[in-house]
Amino acid sequence: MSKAKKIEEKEESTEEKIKAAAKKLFTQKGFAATRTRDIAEEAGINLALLNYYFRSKQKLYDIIMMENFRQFIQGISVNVYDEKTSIQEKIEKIVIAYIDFLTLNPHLPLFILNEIKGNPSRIAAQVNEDVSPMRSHLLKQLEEAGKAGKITPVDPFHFMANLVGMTIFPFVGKPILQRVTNVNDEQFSAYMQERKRLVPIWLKAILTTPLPPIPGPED
Amino acid sequence: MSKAKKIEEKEESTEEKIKAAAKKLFTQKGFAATRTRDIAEEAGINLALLNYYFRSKQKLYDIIMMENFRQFIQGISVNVYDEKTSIQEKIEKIVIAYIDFLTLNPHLPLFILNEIKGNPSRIAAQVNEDVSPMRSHLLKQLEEAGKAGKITPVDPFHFMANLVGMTIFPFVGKPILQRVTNVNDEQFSAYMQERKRLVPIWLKAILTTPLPPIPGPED
DNA sequence: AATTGATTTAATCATTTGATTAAAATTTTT
DNA sequence: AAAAATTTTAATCAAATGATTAAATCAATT
Repeated sequence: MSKAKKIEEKEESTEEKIKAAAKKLFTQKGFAATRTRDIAEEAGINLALLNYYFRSKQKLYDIIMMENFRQFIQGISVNVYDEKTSIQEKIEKIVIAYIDFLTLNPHLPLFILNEIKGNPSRIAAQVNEDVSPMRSHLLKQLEEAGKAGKITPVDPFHFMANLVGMTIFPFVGKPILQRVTNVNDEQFSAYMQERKRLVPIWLKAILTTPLPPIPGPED
Repeated sequence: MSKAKKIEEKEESTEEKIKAAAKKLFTQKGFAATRTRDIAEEAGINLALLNYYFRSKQKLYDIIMMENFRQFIQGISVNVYDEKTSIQEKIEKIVIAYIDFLTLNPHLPLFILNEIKGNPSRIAAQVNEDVSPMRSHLLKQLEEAGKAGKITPVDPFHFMANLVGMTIFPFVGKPILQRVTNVNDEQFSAYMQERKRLVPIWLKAILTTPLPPIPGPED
């Protein structure tokens, strides 16, 4: 029966069980607040096994962290370089990709933000490797459209801040947002689905709204 | 000399020194990653003093947390109830208040978000005590303006998500945003100052852009 | 100056926690 | 089936850490 079980149930390897448990706990509670014993228990294995497979808590964390980060950044890097799509199409794809991804991994963004704050240099290499948005096709398009008078010229900083702020922030601020707007989990998900359609519309509105001149010093 | 020093230099009390050190470290590194010994060292006092004044790490943390949270939420609660100002004025005031406040306390939002995730129930009471935005004057105004056809009707959830996302998120995502847009600290601050003017304009654009009808199931 | 109360320190405790070790159990290979 | 390699466990170690204690110092009051 044990052999049959091995073959039929196709139980995931111990290493994978540990990684899954570690991902869950690290992502939820952060490095310092996660105990190796908790990971072991969550994975249904002995504490020593964790160190047998991964040498140390830190090494295990590093692995999880990098996998998380890669996944997170891929959402943007795939679309931002595509030379065949229009500005509007790119925005739509990015927003949809992020909302879908974060609906499945709601704890990720806060985890990433914490990790980056605690260790900016380690992330640096990874970002530069995966995406250099400043040289992306999307930003070139925006610059050209701005010069051609087709949209209101925008600084890349503001554009990114708006795109990411409207798309990712609701997941980061979910608990506050829910309480403040009196919305339950189900409703929250529904709203986020709506935002797939709305955020691109709003970003377009922003890009086509003329900016009033800055008021001068005279009254 | 010791008496003169006491009077002239007006050295802050030990209790205040501990609280200041605790606020700095807790806000920067979170509860679990902060050692009571580090707080003591940062405050220039002995470890035992910390427990003498505050009984325990947890008690000290609770105090800091609540003070932080109150400060954070005040930025919105003051303006959101004002019955004399227009929608546009309220938005402008809220955005300016938050950007000014977070420029001085850049670590706060991430700290708050972490704390809320880790302990939603404790925050609940505080939120309900300080603000119930759902009954705020601002949302009433938005609802009325929507019915009167003066703006595109918006759901409070989306409005809050956009306002907060565009205003607070840049501070939370500062490290990522800076790296991705290749912006240094000084430039970042300048951009955030710009956003005091821009975000209200953009929010207005969002509120006045008609939403295209949802495409039906037919092709 | 002496007494009293508040503040501060050094030393120590007890628990938690990451990590290791040696042995047992299991699986794979011969 | 025996031997070898791999995987798993129980027990234990050492360091870190939150907390306590008893004594020393300082400040205020008499």
